[in-house]
Amino acid sequence: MERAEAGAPGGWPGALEPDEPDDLPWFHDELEPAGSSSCRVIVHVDLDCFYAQVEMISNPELKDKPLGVQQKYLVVTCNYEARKLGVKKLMSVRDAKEKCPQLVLVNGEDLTRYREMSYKVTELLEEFSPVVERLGFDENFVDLTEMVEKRLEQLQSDELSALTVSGHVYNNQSVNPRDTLHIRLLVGSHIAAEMREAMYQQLGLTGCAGVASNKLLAKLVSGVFKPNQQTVLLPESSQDLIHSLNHIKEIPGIGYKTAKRLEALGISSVRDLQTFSSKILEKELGISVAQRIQKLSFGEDDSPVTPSGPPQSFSEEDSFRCSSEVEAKTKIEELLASLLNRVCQDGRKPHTVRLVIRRYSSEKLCNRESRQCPIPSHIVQKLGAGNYDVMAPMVDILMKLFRNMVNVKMPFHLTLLSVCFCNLKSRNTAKKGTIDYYLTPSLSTTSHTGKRSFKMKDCHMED
DNA sequence: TGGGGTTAT
DNA sequence: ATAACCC
Repeated sequence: MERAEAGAPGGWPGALEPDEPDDLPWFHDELEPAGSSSCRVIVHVDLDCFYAQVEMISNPELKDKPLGVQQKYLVVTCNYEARKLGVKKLMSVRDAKEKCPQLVLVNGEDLTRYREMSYKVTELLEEFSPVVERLGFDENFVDLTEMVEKRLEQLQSDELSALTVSGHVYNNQSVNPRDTLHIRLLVGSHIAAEMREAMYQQLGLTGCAGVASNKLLAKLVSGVFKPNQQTVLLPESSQDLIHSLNHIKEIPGIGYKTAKRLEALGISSVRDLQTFSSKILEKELGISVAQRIQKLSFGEDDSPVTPSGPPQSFSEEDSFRCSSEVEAKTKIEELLASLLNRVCQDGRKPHTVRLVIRRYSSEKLCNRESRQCPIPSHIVQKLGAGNYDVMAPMVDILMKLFRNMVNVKMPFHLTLLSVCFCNLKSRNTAKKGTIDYYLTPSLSTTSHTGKRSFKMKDCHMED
C-alpha cells in the first residue's frame, strides 16, 4: 500500500513524459500522509556483550576481570574490562592473549544458557507489547506505536508540556514540545527506559536501546552511546545519522555480497548509493534488492516489526575435522542427542530433518551443503518422551543423508557437521472443521480408543 | 571466523 | 537446496 504503481497513470508530471529518463528514486517524492497516524515508534534493544554477561551472572567472580567467551580458537565476545585492554570481538585466542595476557577465557560453545536467557529477555519485552521481533540472541525490536498512543491519552496537558526525554537525544537536537512526533518519541524513550530497568531488576542484564520511527533507524541509533545507555532519534536528525556511517556495508541489510557488488559499481558511501541511478541499480541487483537498499540509504525502512514467536528451527552444529564415516556417525549421534532434548522441551514436533556439512577444500567462504527429508510419521509421534526409541532410526536417516552428500568410498575431509530440525508443528495445526482435523488421530473424538476409526458422525462441528 | 538463526528464490 | 541476510 506504500508503493505507488510504477506504471500507474498517476497525477505526477513525470508520468506524462515517459521518454524522460527518470533516475531519481521513485519513493523520494512519495507523499507522507503527514498525519502522525502513519508514524511508528520502534525501539531496538541490544544487550551489552551478551554471552559475557551471562557468564558473569553464572560466576560472579568473573565480574571484575577481563573476560572472553571462547568458541574453538576464537574469542567471540568479551566484557568491557577486556575491551579496555584491547580485546575485540571475533579475535583469535592467540591475538587476544597476546594483547591481554590476564584475559580469562570461558568456553561458550554450548549455547544452552545463552539461548534460555535470550528467550527470557524476549518474554519480558513481550509483556510490554506483544509485537517483539528477535534478531539473533541479543537483540529485539518492539513496536511501541500502540503503547505510546495509549499513554498519550492518559497524559494531562500539564504533564504533556513538562515531558522530558529519558536518555540521550541524537545530535543533542532540541525537542519541540508542540511537535507531535517529538512527543511520541519521548514517550517511547520512557518505555525504553522502563524496559531496560526491568531487564536489570528481573534478569540482571544491561543493554542499550534506540528509539526511532523505523527499525533501521532504531537499530542504528541504539549503538550511538554504548554500554548500558539509550538514545532517541528525532526525525530532523535522521540524515545526520545515516550519513554518520562511513561505508554502505554498515547499513543493516547490506551484507558482504551486496557491498562487494556495489563497490564494483563505484558505490562506497551512503551518499553514493542515495544518488546512484535507480534504473541501473535495479538492473544490477534486481528490482527487489535495489529498491530496498536504496530506500535504506535514505534511512527509510517500512518493514514491520514481525513477532518472532517460537523458533522455526532447532539446530546443533560443531566445527571439527572429520574424514571417516565413523567419526561422522559419532558426531551426528552427539548432535542428535542434544537436539532431541531441546525438541522435547519445546513441545512441538519437527516434521523435517536436515544434515549440513562443510567441506574442507578450497576455502570458499560459507560453502555448506545440505540434504533434508521428512521425518517418518511413526517416528514423529514417538518424539517427546522416549527419545531412546527414536535415536537409532534417526541416526539411520541422517547417515543416509550423509552418504547422499559424501561419497564415503572416496577420501573426504569435512570441517563441520550440523543437524537441524525444522517444519515444527504443534500437531494442533490441523484446524477444527477441516479434513485434516478429522484425520488426525490425537484430535479425533475417538482417538483415545487407540483405533484409527474416523467416524464423521462421532465428530461435532461446534465452534 | 563460531554456533547459531531468518527469509527469498 | 541454495543463497543471501542478521547476530
